[in-house]
Amino acid sequence: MESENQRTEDKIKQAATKIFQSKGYAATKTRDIAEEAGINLALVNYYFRSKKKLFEEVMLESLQGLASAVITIFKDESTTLDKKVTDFVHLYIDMLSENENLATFLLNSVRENPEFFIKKTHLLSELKSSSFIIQYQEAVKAKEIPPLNPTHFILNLIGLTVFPFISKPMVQVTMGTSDQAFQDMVEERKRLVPLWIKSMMTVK
Amino acid sequence: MESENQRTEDKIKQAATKIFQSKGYAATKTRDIAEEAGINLALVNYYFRSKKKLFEEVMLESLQGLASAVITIFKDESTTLDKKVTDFVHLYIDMLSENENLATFLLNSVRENPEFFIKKTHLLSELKSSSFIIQYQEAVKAKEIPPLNPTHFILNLIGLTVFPFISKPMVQVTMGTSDQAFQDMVEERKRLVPLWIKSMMTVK
DNA sequence: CTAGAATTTAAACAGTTGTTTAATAGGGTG
DNA sequence: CACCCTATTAAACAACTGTTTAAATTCTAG
Repeated sequence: MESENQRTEDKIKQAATKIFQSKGYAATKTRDIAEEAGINLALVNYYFRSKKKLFEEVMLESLQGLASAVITIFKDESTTLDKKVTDFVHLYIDMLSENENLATFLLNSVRENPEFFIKKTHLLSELKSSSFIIQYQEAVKAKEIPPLNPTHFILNLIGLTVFPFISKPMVQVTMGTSDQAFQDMVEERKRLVPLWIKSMMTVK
Repeated sequence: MESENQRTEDKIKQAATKIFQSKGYAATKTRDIAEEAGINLALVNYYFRSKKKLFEEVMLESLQGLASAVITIFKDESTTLDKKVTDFVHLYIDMLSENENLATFLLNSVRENPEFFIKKTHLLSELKSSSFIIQYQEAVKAKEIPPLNPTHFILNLIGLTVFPFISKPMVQVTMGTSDQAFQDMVEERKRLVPLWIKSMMTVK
């Protein structure tokens, strides 16, 4: 039976995604996944062979979601560098607001399995030849922005956008910020981060 | 026996710190700690009662190291706001360069045990009354900087400083950066982050 | 309708893990 | 030396965990 089959497999992957993202690989038990999915324990191995393979599928799909979005934006040859920055900030803040553990999950997953990601992702080559990098290099050449290592620029853009989500628990513990106040704050950053990035580009 | 006793207890805590910081709580086995410390497995429970209690001690000491440093800098009434920013950036880049898992470990620990940190730390009250916050508020009042939620300012300062370390594995996977190139890059940020922060303060 | 394949289930298995136990060794004190 | 308290050890324990098995159920095709 096709759709029932797919339904079970999907239920498992959905449950696994939720639990892996919130607790990480080691703290997640196959029995937790089975219970969350509402299926028999053995079906996890029936459909995905092992906990590790299931985790790798979840990792890759989670990365795909964020990476394909950024690649689309960065490759677009019809937009300016400024527009790409604004698009990136808006998209990432929206995506991370809907799934607050996603950034932390991916950073931890890469840290724990760097070799796996090196094999499975071609982000490097995708980005190096992207319109984004070319426009950045041209702006440097035209002396519109200082000749810094572009890694700084990318780290600043991603860091200013993503770091609030990674540090949300720390912010809430140390500053007593409510969920609503946090969300208001990151929404405000949709406007601010592009302005900040622009003003930072005057520094050499 | 005093010093031998202390030596064993310290060996365990050192080993536990190393392993907890690199692999996290769930992935760390008490047997790993015992082996790394070169002591009998039972001594872990003899000195620290449980894996969880040992972890909590390691967490608190790790946090203490970073937090006490920042509190000292932020409370200093003899320094300007600019100087506090520079001091913070230099100190954190130095500390995180020496222990690259520290930031990730603490952020994950707080995420997994927010209640524990709420009970155990008084960072909030320490910071709210600090010279740092007062100087920031006075600069806002004097219209030297725009009247933004100070959380933005703190997130930007910490984010620009700490995010490279959190994302180091991701950077190395996607951009193929070597350890040396990474270290050169963060060293360069000691100079750049304070400049960037200053230029961002002109944005309203 | 029925045989065969796919799916689901309860149970078991083997290895791991945190913790405890009971015995032993060691070292300072009276 | 004899005593006692502390430290250390090997072994065991019970619970947990990922995975497999074999039987039962459900579905599909002929």
